[in-house]
Amino acid sequence: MEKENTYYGVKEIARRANVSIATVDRVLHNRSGVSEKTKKKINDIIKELDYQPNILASRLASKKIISLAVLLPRVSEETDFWEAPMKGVTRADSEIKKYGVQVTTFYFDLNDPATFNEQAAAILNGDFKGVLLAPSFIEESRKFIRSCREKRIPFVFIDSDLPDEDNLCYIGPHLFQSGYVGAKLSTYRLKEKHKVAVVNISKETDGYNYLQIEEGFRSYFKDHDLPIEIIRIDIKDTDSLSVTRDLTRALHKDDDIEAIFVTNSRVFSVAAFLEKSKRSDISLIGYDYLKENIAYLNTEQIDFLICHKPEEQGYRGLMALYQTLVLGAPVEKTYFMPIDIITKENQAFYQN
Amino acid sequence: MEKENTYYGVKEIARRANVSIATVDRVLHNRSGVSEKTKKKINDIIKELDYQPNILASRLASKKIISLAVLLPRVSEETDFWEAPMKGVTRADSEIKKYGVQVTTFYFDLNDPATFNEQAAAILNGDFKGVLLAPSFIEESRKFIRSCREKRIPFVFIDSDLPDEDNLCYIGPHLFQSGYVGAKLSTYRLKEKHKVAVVNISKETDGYNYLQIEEGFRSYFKDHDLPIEIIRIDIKDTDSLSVTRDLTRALHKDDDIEAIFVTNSRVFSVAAFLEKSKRSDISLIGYDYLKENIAYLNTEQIDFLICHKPEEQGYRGLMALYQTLVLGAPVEKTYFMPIDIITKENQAFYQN
DNA sequence: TATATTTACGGGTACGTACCCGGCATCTTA
DNA sequence: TAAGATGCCGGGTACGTACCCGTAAATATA
Repeated sequence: MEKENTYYGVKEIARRANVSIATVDRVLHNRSGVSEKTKKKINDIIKELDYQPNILASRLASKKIISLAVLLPRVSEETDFWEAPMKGVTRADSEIKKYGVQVTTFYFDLNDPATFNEQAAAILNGDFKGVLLAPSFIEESRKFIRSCREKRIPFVFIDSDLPDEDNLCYIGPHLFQSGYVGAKLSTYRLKEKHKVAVVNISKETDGYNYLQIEEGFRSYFKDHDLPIEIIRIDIKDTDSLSVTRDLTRALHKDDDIEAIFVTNSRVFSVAAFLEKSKRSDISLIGYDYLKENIAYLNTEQIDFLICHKPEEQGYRGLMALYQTLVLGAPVEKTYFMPIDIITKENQAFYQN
Repeated sequence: MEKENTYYGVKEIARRANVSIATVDRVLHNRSGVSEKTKKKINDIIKELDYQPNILASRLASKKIISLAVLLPRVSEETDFWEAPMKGVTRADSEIKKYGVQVTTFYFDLNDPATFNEQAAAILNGDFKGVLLAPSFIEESRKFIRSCREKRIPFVFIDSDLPDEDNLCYIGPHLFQSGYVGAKLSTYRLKEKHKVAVVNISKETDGYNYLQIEEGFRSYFKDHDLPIEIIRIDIKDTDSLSVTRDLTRALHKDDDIEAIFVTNSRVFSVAAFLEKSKRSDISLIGYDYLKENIAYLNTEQIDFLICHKPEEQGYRGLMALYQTLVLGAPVEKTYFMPIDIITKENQAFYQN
């Protein structure tokens, strides 16, 4: 059993062009030292044979290593959501490590924009050939990627987008549509059709992503002519006490809220509050496959979770950099993640 | 920038064992010609260094090719469901082709068990090192895999399982739980809580998979003490006329059916029937991300689709064979696919 | 015209593994 | 005891590409 010899390599190209392998190699990597005439001749043969380099041999022979930086929120006691993207990053790393890629991870604190700036500066100081980041802080991220662009370092966004920036690509949810799905799920147990609340628990309550999600959420009710009042609740401090305080006040003001849609993974803190308040009449929808959230899904305090495959985002994000920088292959400008619906019944088989 | 030298190769092993590279190689491929003593010494060093062979170099140096067979239903006019697993197979093929793997696909007709037997025989005649198949016909598959076992050819099931057989692995849904989710979704628009129908449109109406799904479906109602009558409707002939005839009869007999759960991808033919009969009062749940099904999802004739990532099944199935046969790495015995819920709202972003 | 510099290219080795071939002991057998 | 058989092992080349180094010819400079 012999391997088919359908592939032509540099050797065949060299033979046909009456030059040495080294010269063909120079043309392939457009290094200097080849006359225009031979260069053209070789390029023609390359095209004619539809030459595909053998990546195995190429990476084997090359000694170059490529350094990539990853800039993500640190896993905190408050939420371990970012564990998942990191898992994806690690998986990608171990796959491409043998191809000469080295990944360094930098963490920032979601409650402290200054840490983002610090880490971003560290990345700019290092000699990195590409960056993967979650642009959680809008302004800080804008500043950072401006520097990247100046240094010609390609960058990839995951989880949330920053519009109008010439990033390499965005890998994450279609935020508007995600809110739209959240709205539909919110109507699942709606009876009197009075009020629903959309809750944002985050330092950055007027960021681009949040606005997009809320817009999608509202659009669903508009599109279906549902005369429902939507209460917006912003909770700037993410600790459990603040959540309890703000929610108590909000539910006191509007006691006929029938459904709550939390725009991020902190839905478990709302679930905890509702449980303590013995409010099982309010349906609760939120985001992300976290241990805490799944627990409340199982006790039916949470009705649905929406999830955007965070692990795959990390994996694909790093792979996108690998593809452009190592393989020189083009990547899609935006890659929308599926909008997965998790219930008590199907959660056991969900792939984060 | 130099590649880190964290990896030890055969050279280092040879050096430490005071033998040549060739001898290490003999041990690695447990070929003959090495004394027990040196063999043990080398194996100890291999373990100590946690030696991982460089697949790049290995496949580059090897001239062997490995042939794999794929046995799947042909895409028919009736349903193009099997396009998706084939896409996954093709994707895996193109990824591993360069590692010296050759894939040959055999198709059978879902309406004719004889074609399965023919193709199975053809595979047994060829010199294949592994088989990926969908055991759609229970008895025929049993016979086929018995021969595979005798010839020591590993086989992988996708889409549906055959219990109690020592296959390499099963990649597909947890059928019982899938039916359970289907039941929950069936209650979405239930009002009077009278009757629901579970419809099986297939030549093989008493196969293992169908029974598992129905059991899961019934269990949901039992677990939640819902006093609902479940009507079972078997439709042996899959053409549109037969479906119409059988459904007309069934709905005439039980005119208070509120929800229909179709146990496979042929839910679109039920949707077509309901549309013609102007029965938008019946909620309809079925399987798989097909063009026809999505169309009815968009017109809201179908409420929910359940999907088990058919493309990934094909991809992973082939990769499982690749892993065992080429890389010699172990694979999970069963790999349950997620039970994805598709609605009109999230369908645009579904990854089959 | 003689010398220095640049241009254009080929030879050859390395990457880590697979595997052929040949050689040196040790062991059989007559 | 000599001839062959066998067990055990090392040398060396190949896989397809990357890239260093050397060199002859072409061109520039004196």
